[in-house]
Amino acid sequence: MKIERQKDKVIIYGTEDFSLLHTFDCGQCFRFSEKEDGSFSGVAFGKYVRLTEEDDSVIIHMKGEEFGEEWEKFFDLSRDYGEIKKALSHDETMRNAIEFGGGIRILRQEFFECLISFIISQQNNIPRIKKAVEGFCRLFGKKIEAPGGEFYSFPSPEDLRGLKAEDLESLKLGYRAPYIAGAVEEVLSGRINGDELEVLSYEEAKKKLLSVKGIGNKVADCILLFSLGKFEAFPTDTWIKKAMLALYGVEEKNIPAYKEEAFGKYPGFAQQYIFYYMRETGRGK
DNA sequence: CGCCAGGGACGAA
DNA sequence: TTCGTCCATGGC
Repeated sequence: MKIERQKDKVIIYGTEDFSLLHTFDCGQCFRFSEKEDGSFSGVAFGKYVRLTEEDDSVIIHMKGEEFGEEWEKFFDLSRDYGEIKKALSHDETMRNAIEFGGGIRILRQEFFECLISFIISQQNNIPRIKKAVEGFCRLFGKKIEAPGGEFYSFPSPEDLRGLKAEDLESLKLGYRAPYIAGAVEEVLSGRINGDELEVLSYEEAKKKLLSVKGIGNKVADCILLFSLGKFEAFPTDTWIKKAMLALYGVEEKNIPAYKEEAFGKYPGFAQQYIFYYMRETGRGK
């Protein structure tokens, strides 16, 4: 995978393991979406970005000099997904899922955004989650200059200092509102810190996340997988529960043992392939 | 009306 | 530890 930084764009060549649709549509992030012309756009690191695809390349429309390390990490560009897919392709179901969504890359998202977004995600559906996250940014984030539409940054913890559940009323978050207010406080106090969690083991980091009210097993795994690079995580939501039963005959209580045995070092990647395959094709519903 | 959505807190057994 | 029950909101 070769990265070419030009003045006004960055070209990534050799993208047989990178599809914008798969990556942005697989439910891991909520702030990027497809436009009518087939391009994708969204916000990360406080910056608006638009992306397009050509035959064997992805084009990121930003100044080459601005495409720093955080963006390379964001798209996980240094990882060999071909190797991961090969290692996982030992059963028919996984081969089908990879055939379907093999362009997924697990985005390394900003910790705080991921934390808040996945608290919002609980017992909710993806279109509504996206709407709520957008509304949250519109309320508390900073406006970003961007062609064709209004975009807002995801607010920083400091932007939210003193936030109360009542301040979120217009977002209709229901019982999640106090969880969010509490989580913001935990981050501001320093008790929950992404940099610190990142260097802990999966188990230790998860334990810490579970101590936050409003973060349970599933949300913790999403944060661990999508922002902390803990690929042992296998977020188990209602879709995955259904899929594991229908496709593998594995019951919920046996999923933790099974994911290790079947998916080895790559449970998180396997989970994304299965989740996307299940949601988009309805296989085994 | 009931059921579901990328669930979790809480109390009871 | 595991198991009900309740929790807001909106789409279908």
